[in-house]
Amino acid sequence: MHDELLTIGRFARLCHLSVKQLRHYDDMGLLAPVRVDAGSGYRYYAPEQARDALTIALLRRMDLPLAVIARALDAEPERRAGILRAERDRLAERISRDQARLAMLERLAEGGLPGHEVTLGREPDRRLAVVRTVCTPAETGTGVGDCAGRLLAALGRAGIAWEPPLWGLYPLDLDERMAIAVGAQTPPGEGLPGLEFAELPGGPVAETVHIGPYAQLPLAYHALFAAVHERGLRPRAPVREAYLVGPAEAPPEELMTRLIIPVQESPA
Amino acid sequence: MHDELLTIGRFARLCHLSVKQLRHYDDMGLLAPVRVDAGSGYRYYAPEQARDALTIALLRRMDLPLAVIARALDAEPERRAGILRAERDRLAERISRDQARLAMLERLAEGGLPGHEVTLGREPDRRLAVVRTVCTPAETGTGVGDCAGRLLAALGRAGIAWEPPLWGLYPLDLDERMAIAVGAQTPPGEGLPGLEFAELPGGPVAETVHIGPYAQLPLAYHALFAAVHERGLRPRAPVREAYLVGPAEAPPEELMTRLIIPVQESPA
DNA sequence: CTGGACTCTCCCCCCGTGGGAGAGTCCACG
DNA sequence: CGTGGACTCTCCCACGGGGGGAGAGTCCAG
Repeated sequence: MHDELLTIGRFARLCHLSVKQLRHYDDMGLLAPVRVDAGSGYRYYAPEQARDALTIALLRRMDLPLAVIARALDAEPERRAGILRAERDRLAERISRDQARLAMLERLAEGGLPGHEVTLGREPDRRLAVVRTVCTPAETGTGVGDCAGRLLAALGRAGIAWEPPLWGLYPLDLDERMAIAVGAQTPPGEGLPGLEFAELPGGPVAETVHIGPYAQLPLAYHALFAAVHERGLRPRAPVREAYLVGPAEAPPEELMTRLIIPVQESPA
Repeated sequence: MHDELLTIGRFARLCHLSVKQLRHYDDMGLLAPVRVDAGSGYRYYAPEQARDALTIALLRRMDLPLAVIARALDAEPERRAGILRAERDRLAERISRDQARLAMLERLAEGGLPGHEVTLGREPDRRLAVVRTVCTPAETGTGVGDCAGRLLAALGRAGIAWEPPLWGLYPLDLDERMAIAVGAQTPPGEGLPGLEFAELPGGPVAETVHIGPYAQLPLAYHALFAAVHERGLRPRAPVREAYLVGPAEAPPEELMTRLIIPVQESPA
């Protein structure tokens, strides 16, 4: 073999890693030097270790966590490919999240929040046929789509006409287990099998209209909640969304959504 | 005014922040409660503070650092837009970096490293007309393009023909200040004004061919360096790249680059 | 043998947040 | 007027993936 061992500094330059990194990888058991001098504690690496070190450097440059790299190095080639695929998916998801953030930031940077004029008004009592589910904030998109599908299917089966728009009902607090609902107003007096009904009491509300993709709803809610709190009003659940122009009718940029927050009766 | 103050828990639910976060923002001076009870230390927030808290929550959700959020909250609206634009650019850059990583990870996950077969051989002596620069690893792309432009312009001015391919010369260690060079082989005996020459001594080399975008060169280098170290060879600077099919001739997916690492004379 | 380059361990720092311990406070209900 | 439970306080530790530096020890070439 090629027995000449390398000091940590030489090995670090060879593998494009820092001395600190190599020591860290040793401490955590990811890449131990072949020999550690008992007296001085000096670490000595073998040239054959360069392959692993280079692999670590490569995967770190792709931002894989060290724990994942450790698993990938130990695993058989097939399992390794699976691990890499999982990481790829994780990265792809992060990119799409970042792209949504970028779009919001773009909108914020250019001209603030145009169109988010908040108005105070009154809503009438409403009675909606609803379908409910529980989901996390991240799953809201699919959760609502799912509910809407089930609602329309149930209404269709029953042969009942409904009045647009579709409504969404949301809690005030975005917990991990959010109870949400999608509903539609139906002609009065109808009893529908297998459908719940929700009574929405009328009263004073604050509202605004959001135009754009649903991923940018937080911008509109920000303006809405800020206005509510500035007027000393207290929001009350459930928050209501009316899907004036929905995903079936227009591209994401042209979606139109009315956001309504019921507030406490005027505090005199 | 609306004088009723809110405890930290209530305020946290209102603004979609955690109690821990609010305490942290207080400690760091980002958002201090309007009143802190001298005896109990209880924090009390005014409803008017909800706007700032909501803004913080919104910007945090876009991953802005708290320090940046603090500057944005204090700044005038015009400066605020500037800050947001800067963050937008930062995020956009991160996305493009992540996309490059994703492409590499994709290639790694699917079938490992096809085509990176490393061969050992010998290179002849070469004499190149070169243009040099110093750049960071991240700027390599523009640095090389810049050098190539200046090189071709100088050769064109002098009316000298050159033999494809173009060459790139790189140090072994990727420091922050990397001295790189781009060169071309010219007919022998030519003296060119304003151009440096580099003598590339021949000898044993390890080489491979990379097909694909330059962003994925690290994959090929990984295979190359791993093979070199596994054979107990020592790489020597400068590393050479021959741009067989360059960006002017083909789309990124079809770029073809020969990577050559000179190694020490056979270790017996 | 000496000086300079290298290496060792150990500790603190970054960022933003979560978790938990142990103690104190507030408020609504009985 | 208690009391229990929900709330809050401060303080410390943890994460990940290192960087920076102090102070001491080691290696090797001249």
